[in-house]
Amino acid sequence: MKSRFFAKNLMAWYQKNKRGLPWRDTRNPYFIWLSEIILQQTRVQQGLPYYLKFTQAFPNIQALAQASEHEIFSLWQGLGYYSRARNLHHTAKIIVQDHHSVFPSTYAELLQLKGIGPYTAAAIASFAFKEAVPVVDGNVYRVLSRFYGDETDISRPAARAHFMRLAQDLIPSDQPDEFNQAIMELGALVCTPKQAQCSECPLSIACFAFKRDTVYFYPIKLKKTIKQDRFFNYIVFHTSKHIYLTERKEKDIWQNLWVFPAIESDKLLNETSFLNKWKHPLLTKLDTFSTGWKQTLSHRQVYGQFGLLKISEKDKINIENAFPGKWFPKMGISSLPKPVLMNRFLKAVKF
DNA sequence: AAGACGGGGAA
DNA sequence: TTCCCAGTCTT
Repeated sequence: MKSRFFAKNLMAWYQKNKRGLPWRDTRNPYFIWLSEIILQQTRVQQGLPYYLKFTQAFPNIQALAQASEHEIFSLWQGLGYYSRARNLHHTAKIIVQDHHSVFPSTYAELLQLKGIGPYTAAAIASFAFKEAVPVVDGNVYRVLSRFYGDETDISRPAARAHFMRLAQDLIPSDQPDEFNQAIMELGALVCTPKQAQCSECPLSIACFAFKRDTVYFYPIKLKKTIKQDRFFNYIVFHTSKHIYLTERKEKDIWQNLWVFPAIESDKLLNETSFLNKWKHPLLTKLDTFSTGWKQTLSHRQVYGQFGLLKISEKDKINIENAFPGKWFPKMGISSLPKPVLMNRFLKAVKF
């Protein structure tokens, strides 16, 4: 039977080739949850240091629930998808308050929690509680679409349910945790997006795509996301000791992160049009106009331009009255959660 | 069903 | 450059 071959060969390969990762040494649902949230749309190598920081700072769910939002965002700084940090905190508090600090233990219950979708619910349910529910992530799309020659378009939301059914037929009920770990590990190490290592693959002799030499063709993904440009015109007010930052509150990119006061424009501006755009009596000239800062995101091309202006101590109050924000000691802003674009600029600029 | 949401590594 | 990563939420 095909499912027997698949699970048997896959798991034997996994036992020999798995990486040693800290969240695999535990069945504590809190640690597993933490790792899964951190690893959403994030490579293991990038997420690992964050996992270590978080488990050290918050060794249990009570500690995480009691932490301040600011504390959590500071540690999350640089990882991206910041709503994950917000949901993490929210869900920690829910579990402590409404579930007596006991982690929900079934797929269905886990799915109710903020920040836990079908993938993460399946991961926690299987890894921590051995529930036989398959994980479906980018790795699983790849492995199964190649193995079966399945041309389902993975850019469609319905694809997830389809691959979940396929995996449900393969997952052994006695070792769902090992199976789920193994299929993702195979996707990460062997059945990779490009240049798959089919010679190392324990499934290749039965793999539809391998046998036809069409591995490159899978998975099918039709929708292409177009990148839109965004132009941020930042004004950097600073004194000898302080710098002026504001928190982004709007429901948009970088929510709850700290930035310089900004005006957005629909195109790149030169210094004159920059000042014109701001059109503010306190802004008639700049000390420096710093251009050419660019950050590429999956769905956005972000351009940053920075106008620097030194302010005297007595004028600080005027800035506070005219622009939303707060003064911070220049030395004290490293722990403040900021977009990577800000941090790169701050690292390079000489005040 | 489609779009929004970050940042980094690999090719 | 482009692709995509242990995806989820909102509209």
